Amino acid sequence: MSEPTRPARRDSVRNRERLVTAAREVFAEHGIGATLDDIARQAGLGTGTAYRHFPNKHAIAAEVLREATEQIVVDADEALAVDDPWDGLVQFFERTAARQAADRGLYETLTGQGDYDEQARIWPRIVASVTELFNRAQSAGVIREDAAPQDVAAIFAMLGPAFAMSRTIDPDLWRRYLALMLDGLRPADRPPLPVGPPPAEALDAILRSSKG
Amino acid sequence: MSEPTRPARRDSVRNRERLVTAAREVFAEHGIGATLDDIARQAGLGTGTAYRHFPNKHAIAAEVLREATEQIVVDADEALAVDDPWDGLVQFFERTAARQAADRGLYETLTGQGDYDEQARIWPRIVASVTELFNRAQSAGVIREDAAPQDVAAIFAMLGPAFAMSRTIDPDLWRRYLALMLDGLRPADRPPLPVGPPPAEALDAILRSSKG
DNA sequence: GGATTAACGGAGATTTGCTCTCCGGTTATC
DNA sequence: GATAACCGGAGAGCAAATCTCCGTTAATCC
Repeated sequence: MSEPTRPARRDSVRNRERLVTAAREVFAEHGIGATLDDIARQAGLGTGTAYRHFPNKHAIAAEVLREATEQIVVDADEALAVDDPWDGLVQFFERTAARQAADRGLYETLTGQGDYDEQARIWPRIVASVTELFNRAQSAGVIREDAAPQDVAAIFAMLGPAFAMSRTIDPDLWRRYLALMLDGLRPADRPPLPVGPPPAEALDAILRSSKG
Repeated sequence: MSEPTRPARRDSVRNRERLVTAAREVFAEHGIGATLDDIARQAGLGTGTAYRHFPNKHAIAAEVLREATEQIVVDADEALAVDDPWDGLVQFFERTAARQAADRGLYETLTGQGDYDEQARIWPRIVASVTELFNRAQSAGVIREDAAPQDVAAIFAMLGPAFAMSRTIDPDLWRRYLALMLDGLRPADRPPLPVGPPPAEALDAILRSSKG
């Protein structure tokens, strides 16, 4: 186990890095449906090389997506550090949405398409922070009474089509529809929402179901 | 061409009807990705039979989806017949959304997944009616000034994930999120939306892009 | 009720697209 | 310059869907 192993060749190390970089780009642009061959081509390498560095597509995807998912936790905690409850919530929505708009693979992972359960490990932390962020805003009276933390997940799921539109029409278009939904989330003199929120236990189902 | 052709056999006629019925059910439940084999099985018939009645999957899908799409035109015109501009718009949203919540194939078709251009023929009529419906409401001051008719299409696209959630959690859940977005559409003392609407010519792109 | 003929059923040929392997050729390292 | 690790990419192996073929079944007509 502790054999005096010769250091990796320099081209090997360099190629591994190229592959990870290429994977980031390819998953961001084409989603997790992208092929390892696509990644190899983007990296300027052969498929064989890709498979020597990673046992399969899942492995490289997991590596890239873990990085991206962990950023969401950071976003949530930074949002909690903002004093104004509304501003904090909005900041979380905008940063996290911006990441997903720029990274199709991240959206697909967060909405449970492709079973990369790196995300399952991180999930509870995101849920905890977002719930706190939401409850703080609702207690402060800047969110309508009949909204629930689960609605945050639903809003992200619904932003998916907006991200897709943004890709083909205007990179910032999703901001328009996020703003629209946030306006709907604020208190107003309107009838209550016609259906109760999904049960909190259904959080996973909320996201996972959005694939179809 | 005008040969005295013998009338079709009764089982043949009956089977064709069974296939169309089965196709409606299967596309509604599984979307347009469903297989002709799936449809044949649902109809209790063999694949060969399905392919004798329809040259390919596209043909039977087109027939079923045309019916469903034409209903949207009816919805729009009925909504225009409602006196109150806001109520009319809401009625259109609710009826059309209800159809899509119950029919996954219809949502996919309207959002331009799968190239069933039966819909392309009907499209202009839907656009014309919905634009009128929208403008009427906006002129009446019941919709915020900075909204645009194109936003209707975007809202329908964004309901897609809500329909998916409804399928697995609560069949009426989409009504909650439609209500949320409609509340966001009403006039309120809020900053204007941060990004302009997509150009009217991009209407197709708005919907078609939502597939990914 | 038997002959005729169209329709049925479903196994499987074909196509398509992705995953992953194999091995001759190349190159970093010593 | 020798050696061992690495590279490239053709193609083998799968999986899933589309569509065909033809032996079997049954509706229709007399």
